[in-house]
Amino acid sequence: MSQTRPGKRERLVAAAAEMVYRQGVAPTTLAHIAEAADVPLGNVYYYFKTKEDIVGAVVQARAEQLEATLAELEARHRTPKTRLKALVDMLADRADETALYGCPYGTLATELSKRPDGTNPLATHLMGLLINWAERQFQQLVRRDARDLAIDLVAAYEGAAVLASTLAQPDLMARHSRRLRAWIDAQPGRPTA
Amino acid sequence: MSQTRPGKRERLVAAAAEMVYRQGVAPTTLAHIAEAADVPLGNVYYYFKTKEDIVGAVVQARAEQLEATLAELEARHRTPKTRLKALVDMLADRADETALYGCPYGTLATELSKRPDGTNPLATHLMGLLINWAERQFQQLVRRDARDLAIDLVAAYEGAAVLASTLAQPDLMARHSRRLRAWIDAQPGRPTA
DNA sequence: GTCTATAAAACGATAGAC
DNA sequence: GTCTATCGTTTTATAGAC
Repeated sequence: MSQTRPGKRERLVAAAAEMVYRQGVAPTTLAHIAEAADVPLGNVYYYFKTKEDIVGAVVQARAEQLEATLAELEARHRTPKTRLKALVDMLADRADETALYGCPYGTLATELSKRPDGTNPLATHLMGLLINWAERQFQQLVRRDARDLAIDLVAAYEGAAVLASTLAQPDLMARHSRRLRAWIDAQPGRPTA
Repeated sequence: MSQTRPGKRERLVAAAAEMVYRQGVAPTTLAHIAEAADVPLGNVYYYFKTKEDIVGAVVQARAEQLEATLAELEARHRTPKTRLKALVDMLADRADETALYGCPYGTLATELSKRPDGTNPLATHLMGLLINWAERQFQQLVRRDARDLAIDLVAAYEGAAVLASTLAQPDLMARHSRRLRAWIDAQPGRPTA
């Protein structure tokens, strides 16, 4: 049996996700996706009825990837603060890519929320994953304003990503991650773990 | 003489700017722009050679509008802190639109910086206007880290705008603007004015 | 399930009359 | 300067052979 590489559907979604991240939804054509995934153009329609279906699959893939990442952070670190700092570190590790294409979730969600159709729930869901996870961490610090703190944290990261990509300055992410780490450390509240 | 409404070029740029803000660059077609500006499609090419030229004009228009706004803020308020707070208030006043379409500068700059061509300088210029203006205000507070403070301020706003539009929550802007006002007030440094 | 060929539509851009 | 008609391309999507 030959080396089994990922199925075509998976290859298509992976290629689409990467291209959507780098150039945005609209400029990404089915032909380019098919070529990058090494799948004939006509065959794409066996797996996805329309382009919008592919975009939906891309969003879902990003969401699942984010969920998996957050779950792993939660398993690997035992206190809310170390988890939150690990998240910040992880995002800062992608500084170079972020300076080129922005936050993979933020830029996608921003584009989705500009759509006329009701694709917006997808955007809300995507950012909700990140915010809700952070909120749970702050709740474990017994903070009553956990939701607001979570939103502050995610907003700070998204803002840094916007500026890093707009100004093409990767180091901006490093400076902001230090700031966020210090902010997390300075948070009052006793861990319940 | 009949009521003179704005020239066709101005109408085209204004219509393009609005549509680009609401749906993004790529999905905005020349036909839609022409229709919204009440100009026949073929006539568009008398004023702009290519679609990219229109996008360039849109960015320039946004930049000029922002420069005018900042200049007015500077004229109307006499201390750096009141100017910065007036900026924050101004941005917060657009909360409803921001929750629908994001920051007019941030979303445009984000889209531009994803382009393959070197359209990126336009994005840098646009965000640079805001950052440089804020930096000058912090410099007047005799802060040596004026640049970093300016970036922090703008990043906080952009992050809030991303979340407000993604989650479709206008009130998120109000909360963040209060936070930013308090942060500005708490800044040390004596005004030189 | 797979792939080629092609239809159908949308879009950027131009020609040329007025 | 203005506008209609239309070209040429790109892109989404389908038909139909294998």
